[in-house]
Amino acid sequence: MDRVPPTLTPQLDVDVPDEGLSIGEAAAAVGLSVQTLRYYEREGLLLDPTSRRSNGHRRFHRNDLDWLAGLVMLRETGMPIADIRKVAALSRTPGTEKQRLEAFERHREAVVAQLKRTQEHLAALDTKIAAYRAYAVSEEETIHDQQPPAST
Amino acid sequence: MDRVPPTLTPQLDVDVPDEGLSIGEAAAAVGLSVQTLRYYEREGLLLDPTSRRSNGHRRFHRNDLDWLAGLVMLRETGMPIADIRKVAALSRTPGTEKQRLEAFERHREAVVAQLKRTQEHLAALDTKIAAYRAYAVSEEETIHDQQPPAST
DNA sequence: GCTTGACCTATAGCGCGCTATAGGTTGTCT
DNA sequence: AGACAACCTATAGCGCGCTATAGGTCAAGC
Repeated sequence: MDRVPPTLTPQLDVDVPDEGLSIGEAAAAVGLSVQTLRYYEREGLLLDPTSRRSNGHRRFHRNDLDWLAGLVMLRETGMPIADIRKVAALSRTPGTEKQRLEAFERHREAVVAQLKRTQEHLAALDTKIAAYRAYAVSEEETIHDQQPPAST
Repeated sequence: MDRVPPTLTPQLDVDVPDEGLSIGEAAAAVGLSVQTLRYYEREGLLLDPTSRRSNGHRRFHRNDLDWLAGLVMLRETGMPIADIRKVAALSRTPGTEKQRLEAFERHREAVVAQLKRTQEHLAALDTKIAAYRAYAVSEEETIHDQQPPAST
């Protein structure tokens, strides 16, 4: 009844004032450390050189934050820095939309495979846990007619 | 109709002859390199010292393979070597079943959280892909009434 | 006026998980 | 007999992704 329509882009609900966020605020918003954020910039993972205030301090605006959220998504799904650098380079170059799409599609396949693998592993883990729980119960009841689970 | 009942323990369908497998065969069976397998042994991740033939070559038996499968599962779901070492130590010590169970349960929670995070990331990735696809279509039709997706 | 804290650059260091190399033995095949 | 492949030990090295350190600027608050 009070279902909310699926959000279509935000993926980051932090409001960014017009003057932008400091690096500390931006880092906190996307879940990175300040040094990692600077490191990412040095590595060429940001879309364009971060804008600066007169004192040289970085300012992160809405679009920076959106890009960062995507960057974090790619990293946390296992895309290496080097690959993200390529994606960033493409994203700076007009007319490369198709290549970007292909890069994302390839990565998607990797993520799906990884998900599947992890789900299988989770099932195996659950089996193991179930065996130990069964043993724990038999112990409690001092039944002792059960061997401890095979240590596998 | 020809559904197979869910397998309850195997997780590794390779038949192990009585005389066991060589390290090369064992590594192939669980998807590790020979050196990684030796490395794991050195790091104390194996249940007990691998048995040897008269010539000093390692032999891996069924129970070794089962343990290895579990080890690979733990590694691939992100458990650090150091933690696996602790689990191995517990598994060598009788009466530690409860602690093992707790370790597995804790790890399970981590895996579930990780799965959830990855699924959210996948959704974000799909949104991005959808945007690029929509753009690709509009391009094809030479409609050109659409901006390329925001590079986020 | 002085301290504090957040920012800045540049560069060095590190933890993790392998991976590679050197040097050797053993067993099998031609 | 010689070559090869697979194994062995011991140890060094490396790629990745940060993380820490040194030394400095600047603005705000006491």
